[in-house]
Amino acid sequence: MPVGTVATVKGVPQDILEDLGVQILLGNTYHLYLRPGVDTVRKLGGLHKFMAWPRAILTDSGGFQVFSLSELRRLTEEGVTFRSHLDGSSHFFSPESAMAAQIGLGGDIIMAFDECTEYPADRERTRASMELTLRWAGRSKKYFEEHKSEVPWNSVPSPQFPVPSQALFGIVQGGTDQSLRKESAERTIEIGFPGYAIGGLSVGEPRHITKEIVEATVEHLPTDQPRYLMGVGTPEEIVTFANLGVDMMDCVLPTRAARHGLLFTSEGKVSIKQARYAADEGPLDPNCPCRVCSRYSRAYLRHLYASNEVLAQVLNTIHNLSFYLDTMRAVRHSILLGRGARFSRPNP
RNA sequence: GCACAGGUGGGUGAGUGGUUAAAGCCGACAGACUGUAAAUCUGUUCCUCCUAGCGAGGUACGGAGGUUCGAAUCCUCCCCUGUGCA
Repeated sequence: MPVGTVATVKGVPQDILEDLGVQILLGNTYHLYLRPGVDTVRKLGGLHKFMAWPRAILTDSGGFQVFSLSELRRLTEEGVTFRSHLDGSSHFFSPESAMAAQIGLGGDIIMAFDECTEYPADRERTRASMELTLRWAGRSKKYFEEHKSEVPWNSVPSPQFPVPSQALFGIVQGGTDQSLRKESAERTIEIGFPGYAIGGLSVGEPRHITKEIVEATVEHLPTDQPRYLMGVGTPEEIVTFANLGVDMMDCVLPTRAARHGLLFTSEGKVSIKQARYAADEGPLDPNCPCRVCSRYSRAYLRHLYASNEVLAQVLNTIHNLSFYLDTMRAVRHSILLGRGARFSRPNP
């Protein structure tokens, strides 16, 4: 799932995202609440219509901002007070208000309001954070069940989601403690959601721990419901996690890295800003069928980057997303063939 | 020809007697980026040597000389650039 925090996947128009085969996008409640505002989006017919995106949307609850904006927030049992990173103004988020905002935005999948536990955190702190997330999960579900019919849905239904089909996913926390992960998973399942996310990872922990915790968490989640690993990963990692049983992932890495000149290819990472590509006539990735690789040279992409041209960001992002989406298509194909998740891709 | 202003490292531009191999910015080079406060951030950027260090030596602020314990900074002459006046 490409990340489109403020109702845009930075640098790439929606029609191209459709061409790339993107099925679902992420949006962020916190950012859209601040600007343009939930009411504005609601009045304009919801997020799908507002951003002209007919396919699925998942909105994150703002739970990650509890972590990433830690210097700008104050946390209590009731909720979190943020100081806006835009203008410093103060805003209160609770499970209830985060649900109200997400229902107002009108995404297809919305997320429970959680506390993304920081790394490192000791067991006591991790448990307290997990318990808070569990209480907030209960409150999120309660509010959602009572108010989901208020969805102001008048946007274009998608083939995958033909009717207003908002689903609230729970989020498992528990830091890097396997027993807490197990407990968090079981108690989140007890509350009951149509899908479950693994949160609190990719927050600075060593990557082998990420994998261990995913492994230790996934096994406690229902196999007949979506399992969503939040915030990962590299192309290699998403294959690994798919193999562990993860169904959905999102990550800013392909888009952010692209804007910073780091491109993922079948031959590994390419830092297109490097001088070695200045006269390189070849395609970025000779095995990639995307519109960037089939049209432009490495030398041109490097030139665009060095010249600080916006087209560099656009093309780089298109390629990285294309590479990620191809990777996941290959994984799905491989799974359908009964071979498990594989990184190998069909010949172009 | 005269009068002002000025010549600093790849560029621009601070610095006007001593922690100055010389700020900052740009450029160049390298690295980071994982539920987006990110078109961002970090490091390196005269040469040589080593025990690789807030190490040793060398060279450097248009040129040549001078003053001084010490000069990019002060003095003399010369060269060059810009502006104005002839």
